[in-house]
Amino acid sequence: MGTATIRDVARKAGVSVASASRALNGHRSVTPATRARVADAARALDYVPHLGARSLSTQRSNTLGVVLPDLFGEFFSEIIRGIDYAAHRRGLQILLSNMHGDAEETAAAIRAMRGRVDGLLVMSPQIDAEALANALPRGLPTVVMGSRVGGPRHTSIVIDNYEGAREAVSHLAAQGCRRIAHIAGPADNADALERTRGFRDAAGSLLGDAAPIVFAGDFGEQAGVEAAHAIIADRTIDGVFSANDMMGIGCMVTLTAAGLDVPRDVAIVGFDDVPIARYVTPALSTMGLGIAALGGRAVERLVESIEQPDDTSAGPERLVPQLIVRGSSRRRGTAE
Amino acid sequence: MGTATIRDVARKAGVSVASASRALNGHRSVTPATRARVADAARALDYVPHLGARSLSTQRSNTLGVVLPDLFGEFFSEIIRGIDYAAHRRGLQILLSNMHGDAEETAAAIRAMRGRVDGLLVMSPQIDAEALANALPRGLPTVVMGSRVGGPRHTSIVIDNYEGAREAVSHLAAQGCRRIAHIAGPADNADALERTRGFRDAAGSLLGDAAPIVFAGDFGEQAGVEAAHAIIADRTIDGVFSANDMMGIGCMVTLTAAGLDVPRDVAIVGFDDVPIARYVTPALSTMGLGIAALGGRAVERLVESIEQPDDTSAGPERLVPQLIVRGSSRRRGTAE
DNA sequence: CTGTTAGCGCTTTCAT
DNA sequence: ATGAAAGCGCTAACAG
Repeated sequence: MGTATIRDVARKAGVSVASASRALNGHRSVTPATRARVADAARALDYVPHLGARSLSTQRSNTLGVVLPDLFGEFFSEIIRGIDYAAHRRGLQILLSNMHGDAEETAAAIRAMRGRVDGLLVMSPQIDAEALANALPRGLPTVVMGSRVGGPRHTSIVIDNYEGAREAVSHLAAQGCRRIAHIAGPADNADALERTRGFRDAAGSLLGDAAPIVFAGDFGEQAGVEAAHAIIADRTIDGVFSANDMMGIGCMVTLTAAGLDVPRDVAIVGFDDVPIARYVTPALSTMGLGIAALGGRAVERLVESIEQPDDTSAGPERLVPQLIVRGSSRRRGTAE
Repeated sequence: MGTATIRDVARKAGVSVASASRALNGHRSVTPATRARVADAARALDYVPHLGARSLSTQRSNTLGVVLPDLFGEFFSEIIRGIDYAAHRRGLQILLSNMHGDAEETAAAIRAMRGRVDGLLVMSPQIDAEALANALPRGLPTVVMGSRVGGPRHTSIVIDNYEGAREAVSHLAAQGCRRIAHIAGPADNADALERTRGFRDAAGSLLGDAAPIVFAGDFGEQAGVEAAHAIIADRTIDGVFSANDMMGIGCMVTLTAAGLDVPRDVAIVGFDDVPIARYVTPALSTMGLGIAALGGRAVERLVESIEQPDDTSAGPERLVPQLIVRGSSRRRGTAE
């Protein structure tokens, strides 16, 4: 039946449920004889422990809750891969909630994890940090990727989008770009806003461009395509810093199709280093986050936090994106 | 504290836990007055129901267990996306177990879902169908993607890899390829074996090639690179059917880098239609599965099976991959 | 070493 | 309409 309970096992083995439980869980204080009889009974009944019941009793679920926003495929799979791998090697399961909606829905998703997880991994760039902090269960160990949150059991890993953006622009300038445009991300996305801010500052200080060109975007490929049309019409832009890779790719493809040469006519740098970036022609230069590594690191911190309930130290961790130079922006024989 | 229980709420509202429960769950037999008092108490205490406890009591977790093999990123994210989307709109959560190991580990992962999920979604190509069938919990509604399994509560969605392979080869032949090679997948992967079988049969019947060339592979990009070297050395091969897209891409890139023209010198068709296929140059022709759709369909069937415990009908469902012609194999002005 | 007894937090008869 | 009590399946004191 597959539905045998520990009581059935105990009965069949002729012992109490307590002994059965001990035997099954490998407690030392069980006579080899009983242990064997319980094991036999369990096997005979095809017994599988009911983990839900066990968690209720032990206050431990060996499960990590993961709440992610509606991510683009590449980014999503990478971060999940990192999380999953790290969790898996620690014998932890993943309860996943991918968000397609607003802040309220996110809050609901977080609540729905109550009593089913030992800790929470949240990534929610579009929700403002304060709303997020309020939605987080007070007592539950949580690691937020993206926004910076504080609180007793809550910590965060933040990406230094501002610095990354500055470095991207600086690289383009070093490649000889004199007029650099930016394709921005969603207006309600914290990461995107920081990247845009970094761009503006860098364009100002490096190129003396007080009012640099910024195209609106939404992280989707199509936004890059549209920016490309504007760039083609403009004829003066010779560099593009895109707030993420997909828009950069859309832009590059369109530029190339129109007969422009990337990087000679227009050099392009993206952000994220999604796997696709390496496969387009030319390969896309980008600010690499080590997405999978980020997910894995988040799990590590979460596990630490779960295992040391009193350790209140551990401030936010800062991740600085690394410039990865590829064909889309390499004009001179830059080694890397 | 975020740790208030229903008892706390009941006490604060001055009612019994039973009434609190009824009020919280919107049962009709509760006086508006009590309902309000309970609601107030809950809000004041920041009460969040403990879903683990609720499932134990109701025998319902509103959670779907998902067990996947170690998939390549693109494929993985697509299938999860499909599953997640379908589950999400039904208010179901996903308990994820990504497998990195062998059959025994897969069986363990499946067992670990006991008592935490209402149904199981399993994809496990490398494990043989029989072992898989044995590992599945008897009573739990399950949908297997890939292998064909039977049993009372178990059903499956299978991909017609054989037909897909035949169609790919047929297309290459129609494009004028006379000597078509195949890059095979892992020897322990059921899907891969079927694709290879389809290739052999088609090569035999369409080209009269009794001993067609088959390169060993493992679904990784590098295997495609190696096959490409052999193809370059061979000088007679003018068509390639790769058992998946990534190997096809690795092959194509290497061929192109060596100065060969794809599709003129060598035409290539892959399998899966991962998102990257559209972004390489030329874009990769492939046998499209509608990966996300597959995941979504699997959820649908699983939900049906969960909600109709007695409906034993529903045999395996067959999915036929569709040929998607792109630049890597279009030699003549084929419309599509 | 083993059995008895309480729970974990919630839902649900069964009375009242 | 409400409360008392039983129970979901398991673990963990506490005695013996």
